[in-house]
Amino acid sequence: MLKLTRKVEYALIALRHIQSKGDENISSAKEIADAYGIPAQLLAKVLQQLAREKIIDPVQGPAGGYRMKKDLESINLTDFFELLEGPVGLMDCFFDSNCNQHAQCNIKSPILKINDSIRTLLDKMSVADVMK
Amino acid sequence: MLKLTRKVEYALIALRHIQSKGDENISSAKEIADAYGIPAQLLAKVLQQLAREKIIDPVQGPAGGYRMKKDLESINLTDFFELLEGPVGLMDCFFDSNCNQHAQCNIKSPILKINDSIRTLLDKMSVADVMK
DNA sequence: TCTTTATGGGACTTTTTTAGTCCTATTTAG
DNA sequence: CTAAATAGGACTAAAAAAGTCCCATAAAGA
Ligand code: FES
Ligand code: FES
Repeated sequence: MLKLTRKVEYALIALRHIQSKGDENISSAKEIADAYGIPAQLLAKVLQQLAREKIIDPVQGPAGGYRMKKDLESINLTDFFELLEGPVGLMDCFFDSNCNQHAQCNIKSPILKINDSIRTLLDKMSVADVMK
Repeated sequence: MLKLTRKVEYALIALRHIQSKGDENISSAKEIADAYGIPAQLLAKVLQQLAREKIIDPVQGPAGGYRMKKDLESINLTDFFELLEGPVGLMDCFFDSNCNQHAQCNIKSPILKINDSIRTLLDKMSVADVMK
């Protein structure tokens, strides 16, 4: 409950690693996986996703890998999480709205308040903030 | 990711219901389950847990049920969540510390910061706040 | 006193989500 | 040409969450 997924965790680890190597160097999925004990195939997918989202730039071929593309200051955590995991909300009701069974649910709007508070908090933090 | 569990959701629904009935009335698990379309057995367990935690008072026998015991103003959300679901943290590393595979993890302390922010937020809200 | 309806609670099963693997294609430096 | 990298679909395994089953105990009321 209220946990981050490994996907997000791996993405953050990788981004921090890539950033620490500087703009001139490029880091491969395998290199990062080995460095942190992350399953290589899984990390590969996460990096591919980050590349699709234009956060990192892929370089193919041997000696290939990824380098930073987007400024991490410009991505807030809500967007980052949603881009990796889809809609972020404490309950599914907020986006699905197929909550037929609880027609007279008495906590939807109250929970929405907590939800908004958390989103506001995450909105105010950038991915770069997490890496300071 | 970052979701509440149904257990918590059911607990909040039930507490709000019990509170709305006032101190003199008593609400049974079945009554609440029927009213909101919640599986009765499951709700029963949640209510039993709330009773063990002295949040509600059980009344046994026919015409039994539960009535409010603790003032909901006095329970903050962090405590409430943890009492139902155990430690709340974005990653297991914060309590387990058996994170052997990521010996050189580079995001532990940064994530801890987000975690603290969320906890602080939840600390400041009481269960009663959720029901306003 | 018996029956019925409630809570209490262990053990289990099912479902859903998350995590991880496998396999094949494409790109490209050397 | 080959080796090492990204790209990505399909699948399997593991873990977590949700729900069910079953029996025990309590007590109100006929
Ligand atoms: S359970 Fe869906 S709105 Fe409350
Ligand atoms: S993965 Fe456990 S501390 Fe980072």
